[in-house]
Amino acid sequence: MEKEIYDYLSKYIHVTKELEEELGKIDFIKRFRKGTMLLEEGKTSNECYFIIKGCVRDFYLKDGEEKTTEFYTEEQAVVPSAYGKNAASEYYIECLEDVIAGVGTPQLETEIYQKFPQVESLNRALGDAIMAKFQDTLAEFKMTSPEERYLNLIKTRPDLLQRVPQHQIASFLGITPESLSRIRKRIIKAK
Amino acid sequence: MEKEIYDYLSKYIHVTKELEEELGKIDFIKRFRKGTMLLEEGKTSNECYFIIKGCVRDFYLKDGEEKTTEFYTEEQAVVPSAYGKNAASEYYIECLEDVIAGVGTPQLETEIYQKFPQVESLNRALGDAIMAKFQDTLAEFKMTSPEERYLNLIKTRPDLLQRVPQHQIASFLGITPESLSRIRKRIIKAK
DNA sequence: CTGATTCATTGACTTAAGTTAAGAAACAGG
DNA sequence: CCTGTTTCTTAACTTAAGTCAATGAATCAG
Repeated sequence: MEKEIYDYLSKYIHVTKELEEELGKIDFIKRFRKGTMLLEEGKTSNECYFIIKGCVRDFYLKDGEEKTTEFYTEEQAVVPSAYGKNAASEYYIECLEDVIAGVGTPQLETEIYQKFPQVESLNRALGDAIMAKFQDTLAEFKMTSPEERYLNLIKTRPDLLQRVPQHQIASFLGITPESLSRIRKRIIKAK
Repeated sequence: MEKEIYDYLSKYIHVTKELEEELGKIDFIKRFRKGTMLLEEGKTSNECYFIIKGCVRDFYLKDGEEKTTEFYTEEQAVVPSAYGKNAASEYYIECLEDVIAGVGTPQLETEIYQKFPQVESLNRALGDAIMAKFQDTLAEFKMTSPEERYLNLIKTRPDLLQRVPQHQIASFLGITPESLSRIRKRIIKAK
């Protein structure tokens, strides 16, 4: 099951025999059942995840309502804001499907980085890319209507619409389930 | 004028004599006149900025309209998404006031980090903090109404309302200038 | 299999944002 | 000081999102 990690790393760096062996030695691949909370509000976080298979979401509880703010699927990294910080998390992280993921801890990271500095460089570069994507997403949010955001989602992450309940998509788009339902109707009619 | 940089760094790390001298040697403080474009759409970016004095904004051009997505003021870092990446910028960065800023380049960063690794660690930590803030801001955007966002802005960055044109605040909040004007009226009436 | 819950849709209604247009106020440059 | 521009506000109107309530479909647990 480490194959996916190996494939992923290979896209960006040359995975040496030593690194491959090292990764094989460490037992950091875990499975989580659908419904598992990887993190809860108020708790601290000492784990980050690299999704090999499955789907995960972040959500806040606001006025008793669940507000979904992010979905993570195959080949995405889930790094809680509170990760390694001894700070209370403001949100939950829930497995929407059975999940297979690589699990990282600050200790494990330090260990790997010391032996394989190229992994740290890669991680930094990926972090920068994630940051740039956040900035883009925020800009998109400020500049577009809910309908445009939904159309954009269809283009960029069509898989989500198949595997995630619609009311969670709605709050991910920042609207109510009723509004999303009407937007879908409007789009179908327009075609 | 390096004093501000020194004061800022001191908040987070011990600034040794050597580091202080080194910073004094390098001439990386620059001034920019109000109206200067620090970066334009389509251009690449080899500079990042640390604002010592003044105010700067990011904006996109969409359908001929300027869409302001971020403001930066004293003690904030402006790191274009395209910084050091040889990629074309999707947005502009403009000085809204006369600006005094520390200017960083990838070369200068490498140089400093080699001599003073603690600066690199600090930078990484600050990067993480900025990332967490982005995530928060995006979540806030999805969960709140324009009016709530405006009220929140009054609390968190009251200075902006004094130094920045209102129509730029409006697009920063993701709404039209007319809407913001009405929101303000509503709030005043409610008091 | 069945009753209960969750989910998506729809309708009626309210509220607020977008749009267009116009005018007043503030500001900048010559 | 005057003039043209930018900025902000207001109004009338349109459009769409929020809210509340009801219904049917799908899903889940016992």
